[in-house]
Amino acid sequence: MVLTQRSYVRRPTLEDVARQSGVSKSTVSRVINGEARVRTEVVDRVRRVISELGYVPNQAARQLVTHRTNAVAVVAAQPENRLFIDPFFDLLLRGIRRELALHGAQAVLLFLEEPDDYARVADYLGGGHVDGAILFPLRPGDRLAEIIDRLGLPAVFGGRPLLRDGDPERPGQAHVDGDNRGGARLAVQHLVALGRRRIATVAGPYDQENSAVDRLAGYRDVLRDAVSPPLVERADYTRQGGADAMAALLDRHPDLDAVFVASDLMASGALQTLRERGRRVPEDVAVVGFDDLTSIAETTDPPLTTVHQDIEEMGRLMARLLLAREDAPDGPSVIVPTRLVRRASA
Amino acid sequence: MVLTQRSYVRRPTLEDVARQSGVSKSTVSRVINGEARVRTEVVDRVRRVISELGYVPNQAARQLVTHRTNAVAVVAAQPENRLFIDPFFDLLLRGIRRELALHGAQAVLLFLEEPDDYARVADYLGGGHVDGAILFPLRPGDRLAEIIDRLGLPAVFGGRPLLRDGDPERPGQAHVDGDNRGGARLAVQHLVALGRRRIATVAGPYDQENSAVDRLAGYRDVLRDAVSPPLVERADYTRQGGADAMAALLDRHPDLDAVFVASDLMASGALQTLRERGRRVPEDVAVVGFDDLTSIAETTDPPLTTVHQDIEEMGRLMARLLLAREDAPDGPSVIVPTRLVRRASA
DNA sequence: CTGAAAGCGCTAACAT
DNA sequence: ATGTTAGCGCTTTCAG
Repeated sequence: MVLTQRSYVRRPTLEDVARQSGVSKSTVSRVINGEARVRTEVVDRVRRVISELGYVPNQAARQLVTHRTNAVAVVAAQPENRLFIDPFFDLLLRGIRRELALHGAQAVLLFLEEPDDYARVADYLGGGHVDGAILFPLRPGDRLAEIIDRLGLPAVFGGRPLLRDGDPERPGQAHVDGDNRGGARLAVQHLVALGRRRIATVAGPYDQENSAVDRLAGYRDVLRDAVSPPLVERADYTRQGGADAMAALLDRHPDLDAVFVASDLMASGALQTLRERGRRVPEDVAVVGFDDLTSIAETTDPPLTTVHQDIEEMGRLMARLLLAREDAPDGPSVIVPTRLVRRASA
Repeated sequence: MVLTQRSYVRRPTLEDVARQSGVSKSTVSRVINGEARVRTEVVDRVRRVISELGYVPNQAARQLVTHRTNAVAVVAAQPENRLFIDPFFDLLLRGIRRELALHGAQAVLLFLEEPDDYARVADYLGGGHVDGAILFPLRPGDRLAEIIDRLGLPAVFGGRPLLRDGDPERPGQAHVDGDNRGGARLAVQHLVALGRRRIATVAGPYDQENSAVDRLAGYRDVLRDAVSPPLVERADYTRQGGADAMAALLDRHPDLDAVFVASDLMASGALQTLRERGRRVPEDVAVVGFDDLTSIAETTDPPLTTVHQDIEEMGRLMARLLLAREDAPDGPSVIVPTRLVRRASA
């Protein structure tokens, strides 16, 4: 027992309401569920009794028969607090919540932090507390994914998934992601359009993160039939990593005139390096970032031209996918488009 | 209906397990709930069948009879994303989750963002989905507080509550807060011990926030029987506010030799003003902050001496209070102690 | 348009 | 140590 027994107080039930209003339980049930075939007069009477008694339907009972809860779990694996620092998660969650709210569903957020949490969360999801789950960020192939499979719980995976060699493809499971590849293409095409000819990239950890792989691929897509051989330096999505990678690029290719940096955080580091090396931005080197984290992109010197993702829309989409309100274009996975936001750095 | 019907798949029930293992439902129930009086042999057999069938107990059914869910709601009113920017909430939530996990309870986080959310969250809480709720930050007197009262749902209020004139006192409801007054005393006593004689304070918005009231009271406590008349300037807990208030103080009291700033964020602004005015810290003016947000306090120049609150412990305490595992010293409310963290600014 | 009755899956006396 | 029996509070046929 978790909470002490004294915590339970008897609440009015459907039956109480029925007795008070002189109708049957069925009728009260109909009123509550807004069914048509009840006389207005009766509806009013029942409604009055409900509010007098302060009656609230017992969801457990309802759930037992309907198999529905009107609640959706959002499961967040939370490595090193990053979720709360990065506005990404905040925006995503907001989109999810708003879309679910539109459909009368309550989003409940669960955290996965320590190993023990897995079992408890699995029990929670398996226990029928929710109608479905949105998991973020979780690798397909995750232990929880198996559990969800076995339970037949509707689920959508989203965020920035990590994929490694040997991870099984699971085409059955819905998935939402930003258009990392297309966004990178936008960025590099912009640099090309600016007339830049020696376009380098500071890539993300493409041995670890899918998004980094895709952004690098987008860079290559554009340079393939173009102007400049690929000049790639890998970093780890941190500011310092971006600064170091920029230094390495300048050492190896002193003549570069543009750089696509695969995240705004890394780009802020890269800008610092460029400044230290006396390169003017954008005159000598044009810089484009990725993410459009305004807290970074608007405050760098110069402000950062970068690729924007509509993160809230991604959240909404995840919710809509789960609610099966939307037929995904091809299969259950959806890619959310990006757009370029021009500021001063390119 | 929120999720489409196809989402439901029949899962094995207690009865299925009982039939398969050739015992009664009661026995299976006993095995699941770890009761003693079952033969080891039978326990093993039942366990095997359970895992073969992939049986997971239906919580709704269980809940309907036990009136317990093993879940606790954490309700967060989220004005302007501040929850996700401020590490305060992150730490608090971590404490809550960990303590609940210790007792096998699952924390589920709900957000209160838009007016519509109230009704849905109230339904959720009233629907028996959870055994109790931790609400943060919420004024006693809040609409949701009433609902919780009426439902008899065990609840703990926490965080930095806002209290205004006319808000009812509600002694029945548990409450956790940091020791704002005691912490402020520590800060000012430290400045006194350093030999400072003209000690000013940049107070928080004490017309709006309880914490600001208490921190100012702590400052006055120490100066009452001491060295320096109170020199008070009010600001709004922002960085700019702190900078402006510091400027005002310097104008009015050019001879001040120390200042207690009621939040680290304001203190970072105050330090900037002092630098601009050519005052050395701590030689000319000693500065103490409040909160110990390390992302600020460790990176200011000089690093900030400040009052630390054990926020995770506050979270744990809120959970423990809810679980009634702890007898609160006096009444259901608890004040968590603070301590001074010395860095270079005082 | 309304009521009666069955049953969702589980636990908790009460027997045995 | 195990089985039997009632419900928990609700929705949902099925009658009327």
